[in-house]
Amino acid sequence: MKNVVQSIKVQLKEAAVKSYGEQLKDVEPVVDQATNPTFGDFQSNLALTLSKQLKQPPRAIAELIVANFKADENVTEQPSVAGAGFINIRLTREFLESRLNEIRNDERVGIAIAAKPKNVIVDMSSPNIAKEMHVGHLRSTIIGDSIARTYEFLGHKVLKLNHVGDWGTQFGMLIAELKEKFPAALTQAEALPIGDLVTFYKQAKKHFDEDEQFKARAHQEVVSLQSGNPESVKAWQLLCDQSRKSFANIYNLLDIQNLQERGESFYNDKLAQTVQELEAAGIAVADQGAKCIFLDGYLNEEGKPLPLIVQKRDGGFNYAATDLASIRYRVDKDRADELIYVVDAGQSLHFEMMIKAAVKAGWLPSSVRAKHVPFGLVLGEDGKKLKTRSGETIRLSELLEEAVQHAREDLDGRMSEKGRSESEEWKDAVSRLTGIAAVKYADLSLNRMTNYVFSYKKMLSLQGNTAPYMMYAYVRVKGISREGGVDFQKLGDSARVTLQEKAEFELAKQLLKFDAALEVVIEEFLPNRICEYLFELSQKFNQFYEACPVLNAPEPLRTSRLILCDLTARTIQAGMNVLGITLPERM
RNA sequence: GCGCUCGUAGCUCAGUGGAUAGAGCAUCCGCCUUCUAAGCGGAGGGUCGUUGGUUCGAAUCCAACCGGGCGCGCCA
Repeated sequence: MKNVVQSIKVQLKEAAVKSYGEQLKDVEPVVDQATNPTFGDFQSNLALTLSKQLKQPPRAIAELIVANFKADENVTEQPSVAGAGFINIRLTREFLESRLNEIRNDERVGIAIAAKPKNVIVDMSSPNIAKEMHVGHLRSTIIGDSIARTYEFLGHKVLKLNHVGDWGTQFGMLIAELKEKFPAALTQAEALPIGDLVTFYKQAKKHFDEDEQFKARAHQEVVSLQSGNPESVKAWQLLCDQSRKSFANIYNLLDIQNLQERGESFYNDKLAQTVQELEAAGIAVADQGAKCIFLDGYLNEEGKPLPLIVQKRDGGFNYAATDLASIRYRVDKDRADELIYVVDAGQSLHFEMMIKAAVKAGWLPSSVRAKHVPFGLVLGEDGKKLKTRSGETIRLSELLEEAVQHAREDLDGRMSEKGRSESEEWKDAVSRLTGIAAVKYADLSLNRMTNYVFSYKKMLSLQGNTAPYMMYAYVRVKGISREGGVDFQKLGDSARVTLQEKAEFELAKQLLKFDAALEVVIEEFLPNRICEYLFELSQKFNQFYEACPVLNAPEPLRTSRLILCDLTARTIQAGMNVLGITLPERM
């Protein structure tokens, strides 16, 4: 429908110029979805915006523009003027029908592939080695994956990077603890006898906080690791491998594919040079022993300039250095056109400064779009932030299992209610899909900026605007094809959509709005707009389903409705796929 | 103190310059001999935090204030 809006804009502009001459040759008419379907399909406020400039009442302007509007009669009807001077435009039935007939055999349900594919990097998930992944990582993973999938669907080339916390001072502590408690692991390799890395982390931390000698050994280990001592490196690798296994388990459950690990350690050998160059260019300066970048307008609590520290007083590099090195690498080596960081909103200031610093250093050309995509906090039922270290962390694997369990109970309940019976295998598969989908959808359907109140009850609810609602609309279509023995791919070349009932028109129009919903995701990074779109589509389908019998309809209406069903199912599938959600054929 | 962010129906939230502010949940009423009722139809429910300003027009933009959250030099 993007093209339609575009051509209406052009037509409006031509009509405006014809009405008022060359003074309007630069107007950019705004055309929006009609706010109320009774007005039509699109509306323009062009006349209202021109009122001042032309010194005429908006209604008069609107009427003249409409009189000079040359409608493409295959697409829109002649516009009308309403209210204060709105120009209302209605699509013709012929257009809707022909557009649907055009896309009905299109695997991409009418969504064009980007003319100029971009290299897009999505920085997402980023858990820390030896720590439990928490709900914040879940958000980053789900939102990042959805953004990545949307870009991919639109034909862009996406590199999903997992910037895992696999480097830094905490490793000294961990390695020292490992050497002390499990020295055998260093020589015999293979299995590391720590089942639970998180408990191990806590022990090490406790040891570190309470034992001064241990603390000293831990610091020694950091130096040793960073200088490449083989034994320390080996210990580090053991820890990382152990962690990767638990991450992989989560990613597997969540169906996260092609997430490439490129952790902080990857940039280790690039940090010194990065800082040197910043210093040489006069961008980083020494301050209180540390090397800092000062940017205009950033002040600390005392009102003094706030630095972005790239090298600590003790000579160690911190994450600003790593992030700057990573920008360079992504721009120069990966040839990225877009850098997207899906990281919680608490780091907004860091990303703001970091991106500005990169621009200042000339490492981020204006042709590259670098965006922090922040999201709100995950709160407990008490409304307070769920923290990683203090208090009990909710294990993601348990969370996901619980979601699946809940979906299973719901399914069993419906089975016995309806007297249905299905194999264990089938019930397992469906409840797994449903449970995971419910968790993902609960997260994606919210505007990412709002704080997320973590609640099993809400997250796992299968009522309302949830993944199962979309699944249900989808399986209803599949049910029709099963029941009627219909193969949607074999409806024949002469099969045509013809629209009659109101519900059919509503559904048809909604089907054609998919492109606009996808567009928002890559412009504003708001996957919830896809959810909103899919929810409306499913609602309109359910209304159609109630109002319009399909299998018992006379031909050619039957075939026409079958096409609408098929297009709906495939659009829901494409949309859910972009959200990272897989659909069952029956439920 | 400064910065960012949020404040919309009982609850959870959409909506960021347009016409009468929308969903879901919850509450109440109706619809299964017809393609899966995880559905559909209907009802009630709002000073869009407050006050000013800009505009033909503001939930939306600006300012001030109130309230919640987060961040603000050597963790990441």
